[in-house]
Amino acid sequence: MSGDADKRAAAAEMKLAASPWKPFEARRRERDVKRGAVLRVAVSLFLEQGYDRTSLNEVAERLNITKPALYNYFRSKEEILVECYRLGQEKAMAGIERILAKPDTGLVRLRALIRHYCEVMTLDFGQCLVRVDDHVLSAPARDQVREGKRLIDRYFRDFLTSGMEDGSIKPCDVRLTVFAITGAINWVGHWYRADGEMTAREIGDTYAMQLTGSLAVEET
Amino acid sequence: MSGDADKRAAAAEMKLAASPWKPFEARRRERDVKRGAVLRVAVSLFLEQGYDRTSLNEVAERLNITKPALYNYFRSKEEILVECYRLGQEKAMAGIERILAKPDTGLVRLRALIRHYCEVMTLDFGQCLVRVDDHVLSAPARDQVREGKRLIDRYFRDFLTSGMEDGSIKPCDVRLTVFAITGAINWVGHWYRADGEMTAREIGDTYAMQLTGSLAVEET
DNA sequence: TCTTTGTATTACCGGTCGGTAACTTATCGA
DNA sequence: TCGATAAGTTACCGACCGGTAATACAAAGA
Repeated sequence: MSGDADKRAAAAEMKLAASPWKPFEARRRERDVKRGAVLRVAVSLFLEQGYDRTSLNEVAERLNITKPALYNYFRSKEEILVECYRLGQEKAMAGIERILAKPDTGLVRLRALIRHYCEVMTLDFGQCLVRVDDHVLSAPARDQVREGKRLIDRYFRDFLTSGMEDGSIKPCDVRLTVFAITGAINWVGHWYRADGEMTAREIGDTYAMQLTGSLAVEET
Repeated sequence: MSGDADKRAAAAEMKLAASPWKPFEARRRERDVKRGAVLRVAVSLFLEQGYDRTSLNEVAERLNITKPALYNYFRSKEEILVECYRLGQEKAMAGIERILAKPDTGLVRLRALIRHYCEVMTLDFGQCLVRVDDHVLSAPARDQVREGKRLIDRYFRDFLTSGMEDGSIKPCDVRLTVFAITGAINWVGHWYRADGEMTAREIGDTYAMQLTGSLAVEET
């Protein structure tokens, strides 16, 4: 927020020494802020009313602009939704990379992923992944989004299988077990309410233990 | 199928003694068959393309009729969807009543319900419950549908709590546990394919044990 | 045989929505 | 100060879709 102002002030003091790129950057940053605002409003409306029943006029109205102005930031309505999906997947992947950063058993990693994914499911962009139907997208865009979903799913399977290999998890049907786990967590995106009884972290902690309860080799 | 023909033949033999209601009934039955055909085609398309992206023209086309003909059987597109939901819920409730018919422990009943609900999730009308978004409905219709969903959900909770009372299930957070179970099963409706590796029954049997594995008091 | 009833058709309407063209305005660099 | 660029605006277009007459037609009942 005040970072921009600070930089502008510093640049003014430096006079001619200031980089000519500054204003461009500032402008780009402003643009990104607005782009982000569009996405936040859009995803909120998509969750509230559904994608097809949310018109771009409504999105624009909540931002105090008009529909055509949106086309300064996005090429189409579909691109807006694809970006929403992407942001949700980005959140999930960020957590996965954090988990991969330090060595752990498959069980510990799986539990960490469950905890993290639960929190993603309490965010609008995360809920978008499971509450907005793929089918509204064109075939190529849908393939792209599904590729991202598969990528995340793969880590659930990887952690589970590596847990079976390192002995921290009992042998089981990987496919079916991962479906059960991801199904349970995805469902969080449907019933979670920010004003509910449980915080995102509490849900994550509970599910991390409960969903792996019958899988863990040593009882903690 | 041949029941109609049999009855018609019998009525013809009885001549004048035949009830004048026969043709009415036959006509009503034909009507119901056609109504059912509309619903089967409609739900299939809703799952394939989404509700909003499925036009009544498409539905009619697949039935080799025209759009206005649909209005002989339904008052609106919304009514079609509501009926699809209702049929799915009916399937679920039928199983619940069968479970309630004979006395059992909470655990046994919960497992039976999991098995049954898994099978419902492999049917089009069952999948409709979890894959077609509520939001496309008007407020009153949505309330009606959600009431039905809540009813089913309640039996999951009832069986779990009664299991805790009769000692067949360990104490746990009912709300969260049921969410985990129903989430996992609902997810079946998203990934199940009729041409897949597992049959509906196999999935049900596996999940019935796996999802209650950490809840059961006595290990079987 | 005449009439009625239900089922289907063709033609059409009103409204909405995504997207575009043309124009205005403000900001920044030179 | 002037020109270029970006970000808005108003006005509009074409397409589609749910739903509704108005009508044709076949079958059943009297």
